[in-house]
Amino acid sequence: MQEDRLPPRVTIRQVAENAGVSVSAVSKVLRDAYGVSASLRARVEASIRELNYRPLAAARGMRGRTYTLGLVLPDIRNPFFAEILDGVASALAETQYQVMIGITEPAASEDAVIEAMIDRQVEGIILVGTVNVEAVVDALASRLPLVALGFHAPTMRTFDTVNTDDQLGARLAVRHLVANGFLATTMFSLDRPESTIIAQRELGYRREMIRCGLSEHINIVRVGSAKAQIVAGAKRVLDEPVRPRALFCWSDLVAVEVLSVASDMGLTSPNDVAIVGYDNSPVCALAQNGLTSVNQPGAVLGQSAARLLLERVGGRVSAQHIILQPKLIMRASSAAVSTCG
Amino acid sequence: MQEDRLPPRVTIRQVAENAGVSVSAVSKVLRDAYGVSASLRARVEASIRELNYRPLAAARGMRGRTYTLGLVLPDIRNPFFAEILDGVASALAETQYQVMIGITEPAASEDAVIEAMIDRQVEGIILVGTVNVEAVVDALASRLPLVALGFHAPTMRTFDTVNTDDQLGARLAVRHLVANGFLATTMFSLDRPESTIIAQRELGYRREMIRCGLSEHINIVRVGSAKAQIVAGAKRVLDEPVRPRALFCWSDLVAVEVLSVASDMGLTSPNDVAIVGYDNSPVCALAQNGLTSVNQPGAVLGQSAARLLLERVGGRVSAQHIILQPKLIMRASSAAVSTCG
DNA sequence: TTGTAGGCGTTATCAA
DNA sequence: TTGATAACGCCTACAA
Repeated sequence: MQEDRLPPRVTIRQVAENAGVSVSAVSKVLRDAYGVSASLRARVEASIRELNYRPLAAARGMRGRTYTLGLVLPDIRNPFFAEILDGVASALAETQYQVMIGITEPAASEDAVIEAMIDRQVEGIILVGTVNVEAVVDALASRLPLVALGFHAPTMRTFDTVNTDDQLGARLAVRHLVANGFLATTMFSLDRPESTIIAQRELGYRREMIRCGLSEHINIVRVGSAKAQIVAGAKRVLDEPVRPRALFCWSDLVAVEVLSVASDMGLTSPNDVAIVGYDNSPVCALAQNGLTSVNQPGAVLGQSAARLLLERVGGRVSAQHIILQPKLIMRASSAAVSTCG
Repeated sequence: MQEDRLPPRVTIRQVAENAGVSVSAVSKVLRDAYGVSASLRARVEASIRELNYRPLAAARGMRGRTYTLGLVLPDIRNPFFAEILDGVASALAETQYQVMIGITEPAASEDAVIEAMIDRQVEGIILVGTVNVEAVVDALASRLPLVALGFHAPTMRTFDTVNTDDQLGARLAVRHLVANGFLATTMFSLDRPESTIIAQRELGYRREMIRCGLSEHINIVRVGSAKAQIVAGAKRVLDEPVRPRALFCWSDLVAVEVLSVASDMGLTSPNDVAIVGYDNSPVCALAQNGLTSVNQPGAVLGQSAARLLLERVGGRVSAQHIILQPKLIMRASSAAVSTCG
């Protein structure tokens, strides 16, 4: 530690002395509390500016407030999460709240990140794509205000959820592929049984395939999220004796890998295999990908989650479960082909 | 606030009572301080486990220690920063330290993020790709231990730096292009004059072009980091009366956009225009990109920065400036073409 | 409307 | 080797 060599921090006491008022007066101004005259407020604010005073978070924490909210993200590499972060940050911009970001992959476990945040007294927490089950999230929600984003739990009362309609997203993808003549669609899914998101997308895929009279073509391939697994899985699927006519991928990151593997195998999209991704991330629009994808309004999701969390921190105890609508964005990778079947 | 409905936190006092020892004894065990007998330590540790005690960060902060380090990242969308984060996290995994992540784009200014971290008493800070100038970083470093990653300041004594040799990286790119017969290389650079990284890359580009006797082909196009600007810039460059034979892009994110624009214009790489990126991010390896790129060891950079910061927090005051070597990873986008000139 | 005083949980000094 | 206790900066009853 070399704290002693640093300029000591300006305290509320010095602000008060400098302004010729009491400490509590300054505190009230800081917290917008009742019973402060305009002239006193002006004097205090001038003093704060003059001394460049900033409240110490730890001292506030000792009294219960930290003005900090936690945002737990699973994977910094997926640009979809960047949009969520943007949404959260924009919703908090007008408030006194700061967001504390925690990334769970690959160095830290989600639980460790959450506990570290609780140690730092975040006043509430947004869990994005949690790997925990309902009961665990429920227990956590009893400890502090909580919003789960990307986690379907419509019956839970202890926390709020924000999602897109993942079942519908999958249905849109299948419907689109069928409309363009691609009947034998395989779903390239994620090997994480506890994900309610994935479960909903798989359900939507199955249901829409059945609705279209394509039950005999239903085929779900579940693969882990590591790059090597994705590549191996893609090779396997594209090498099958009867190659699927289309692939519906649970994420754009998977879809672009599939495009790459297909290209390496001398296959082109959509001529040899049509491809649809999920998230509509920036890579989809690149000409070399031209990837049809299910769009999720990431920024709106993040904004909504932050708004709900602020409400909960403010005292709301009833649950809210928001479901936004996904939208299919069509591009070349699934365009109708004249000679398809 | 609904704190009052929550189970009150286990304090060090309860741990002490439960173990039948004094508060200071527990504190000493927690901090690995001198003068603790093995038996006392054992009793305390058992009590801690039994009550599931965790120290409150705010209370520690009141006494000066927070065991928290700040990591300021400019842009969550660039996967290169994810590698840095991995490196930092892995270097801190063995320690008591937690990393507090702050993202500056687009919602918050870098200064605001830094101040928020100081309010929370981070014991040190890693600045990645700061937009501040030397004097500002210097002033900040006088307030707390600081390591700048992606910022060339070899003469500064108040903080450490960790970089790759960006001048060399650019030279490698040019040398490779020239060796493969691409002589008229334009550099697609970033419109941010204060970036020492960019300055070094531009310098390397210039010097190597001169060394190869290609001074008359030197051409640097500077474009902002927004997608629209990149696309417009790429169109402009590729539409020039005499199109450059190759493009050296300051970042992979720019390079893949350039590939996209080229494709839209009916140009292919490397036949019509060779392309080299920077960072060797995961997108480079995709077959549809096949992007030659300058590799930076992101995880090692992050690890080194974290190690240096821990040393500074531990009391080191002399400066260290680490420079790692970049490496060119060759792929299709700059492969030699028989009919080139 | 303004001021006083006590306490939040931890660390570190000093005494036993 | 252990334990008692005074801070740290802020918030908030309560008093004036």
